[in-house]
Amino acid sequence: MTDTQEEQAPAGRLMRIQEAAAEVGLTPRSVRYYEELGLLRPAARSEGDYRLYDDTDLERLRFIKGLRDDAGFSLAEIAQLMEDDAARERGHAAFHATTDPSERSRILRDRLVRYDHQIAMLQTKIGRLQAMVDETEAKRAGTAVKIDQLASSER
Amino acid sequence: MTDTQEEQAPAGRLMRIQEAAAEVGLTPRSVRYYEELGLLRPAARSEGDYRLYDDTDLERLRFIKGLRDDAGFSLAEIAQLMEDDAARERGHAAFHATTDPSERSRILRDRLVRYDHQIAMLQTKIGRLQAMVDETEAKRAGTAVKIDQLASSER
DNA sequence: CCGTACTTTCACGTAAACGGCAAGGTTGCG
DNA sequence: CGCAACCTTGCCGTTTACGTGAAAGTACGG
Repeated sequence: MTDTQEEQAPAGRLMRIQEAAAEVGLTPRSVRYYEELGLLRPAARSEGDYRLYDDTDLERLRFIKGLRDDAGFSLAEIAQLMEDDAARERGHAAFHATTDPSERSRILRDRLVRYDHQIAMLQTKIGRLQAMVDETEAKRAGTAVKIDQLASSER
Repeated sequence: MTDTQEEQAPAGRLMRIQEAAAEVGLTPRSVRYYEELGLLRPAARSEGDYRLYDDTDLERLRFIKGLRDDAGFSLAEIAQLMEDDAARERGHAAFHATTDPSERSRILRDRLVRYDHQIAMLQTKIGRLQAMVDETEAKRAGTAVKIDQLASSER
């Protein structure tokens, strides 16, 4: 074990926008739009200026799509969560730029904080949804009681 | 106990659109728009055709707002969930229109099914969010491990 | 090296979800 | 009954999140 193995996914292979978009269930247009909003930057550009995406880009796109579709966050809100993550990218480079352990430690701890922040936002959302479920279950229970009352008055 | 007490909230008092909207944290414009989309119909209209809302309308508006803000459903999706609920309104009238217990029972059972449907949709959403939390926690854990590795190589 | 498929940027178009204004009617306190 | 405050129905404007070309460049199998 010579390295703490940052970069365990060494980019894999690079793909162009259509393939990348299809892979995560988006359109090329959306992917470009997300880039325009600063949600992600493709890993590289080809000689002829084609956008090239790697595995971590796909992961990121999937996460964005999840936040949009599942969590219902606006792209602006996602940008907030990702601004954090953009710092992570810079942190990634910074991690390799230094060999100072205390510096590396600081970078990793920052990353932890950002993950915690994302988790907290998601759980807040889950909490509100759970409250709605509880509320609906309460109404359901009320209706169930009425059915019972009806059944017993029936008898 | 002479009645199974449907209508435990006997409309309370009626309010006009501004008060009603403010009560649930919406604008009058939004409330009218929701009506236009068929999400709700005010309990009554005044002599001069003013919209008048009662307590159940407020409850409904709050639920709609929750689905929109918390769950992130589109108004079209909410309309789907509420089409169910529109039938509930009709069922409410039908409940009072009949005294046939089997008929009343059927109406109440339908209502139960609709609540179950709403609960299921919310829980599906919760499940997806939880998956994202799990995923993020996994990444968090990976970072935590790196921090430990760094700390031990430090020593 | 040629054609076809993919890509680039730029720009205009669109559906959803309202905001805001106009022109006129309604409420209700004084 | 007078008038300020609220309401009504249009109707056009705006933001978000893309769709849809247009014009031009790039990639690459035959």
